[in-house]
Amino acid sequence: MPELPEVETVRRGLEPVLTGGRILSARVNREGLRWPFPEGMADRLTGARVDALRRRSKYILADLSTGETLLIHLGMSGRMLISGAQLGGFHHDHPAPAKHDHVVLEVEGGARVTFNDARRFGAMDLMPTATAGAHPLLAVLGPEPLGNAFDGDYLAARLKGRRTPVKAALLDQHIVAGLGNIYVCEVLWRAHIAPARLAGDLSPDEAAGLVPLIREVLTEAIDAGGSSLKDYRQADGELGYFQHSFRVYDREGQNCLAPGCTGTVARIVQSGRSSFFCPHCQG
DNA sequence: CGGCCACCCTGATGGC
DNA sequence: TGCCATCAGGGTGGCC
Repeated sequence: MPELPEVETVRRGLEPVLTGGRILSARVNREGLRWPFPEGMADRLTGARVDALRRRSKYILADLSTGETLLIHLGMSGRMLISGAQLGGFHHDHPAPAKHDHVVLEVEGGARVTFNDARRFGAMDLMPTATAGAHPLLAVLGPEPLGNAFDGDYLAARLKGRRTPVKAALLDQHIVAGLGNIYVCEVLWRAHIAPARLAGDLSPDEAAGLVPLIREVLTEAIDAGGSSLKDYRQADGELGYFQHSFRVYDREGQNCLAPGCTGTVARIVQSGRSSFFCPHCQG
């Protein structure tokens, strides 16, 4: 489920518990998720100190004192739970083991981090920190949407000539890394661009104009996630699934929220994914 | 290469 | 508290 803002919120929530702390033990309850876990993962994690927690696109990267980096991907249904620690002003007792608790880390200081993933589209891997960027999942990624390398000229150049719907192009992690179905819908709604328009048919200004809207949508969502970390909603110790109000996503049949627009939100399916948009104001 | 589609898996939801 | 169909926010592999 999580897109970039949710993953960033999980990363920020893990930071006070993990960064600088040592992993006392790792329990691995199955051989893998989407792919097999790396050989001897539990042993390679045990005793390691977490020196830094980073994020690249929708991946969390934990740099370890052993010289390895742990890559964590939440997939569609992956969740991170913290227990045995203070979070959002509450102390969270350890819960009973739950279905789909696949990896459990006991951290120095009494905290426990549990990776739960019902659909098992998530992943974990270990690689040398020095060459982490060369990991097959990371090497192919486009620029971070909030980074300096992502600007109007870049996006206009990448969309130029593409005979694919702009919706699919923005979901393409090679072009820009971290957007998912929800935030692409939100961005195109703010841009007044119909999701079915071909990427290559956008004017250079339209393409470049997507960049500040992408930054705006993601930044607002990250801020909402940051607020939720201090919130009672974190009382269950689960990170990243904060309340966020979408303007068009999942609002099929409801009034368009654009000022002065009298349209009704519609849903179409593109590449097997739902696209929500207003046929009236998204031309 | 570019662009679709099925597929990996389980759970939530809504109609009957 | 039944049964079935549908759908879900991600990403890969195969096919044309």
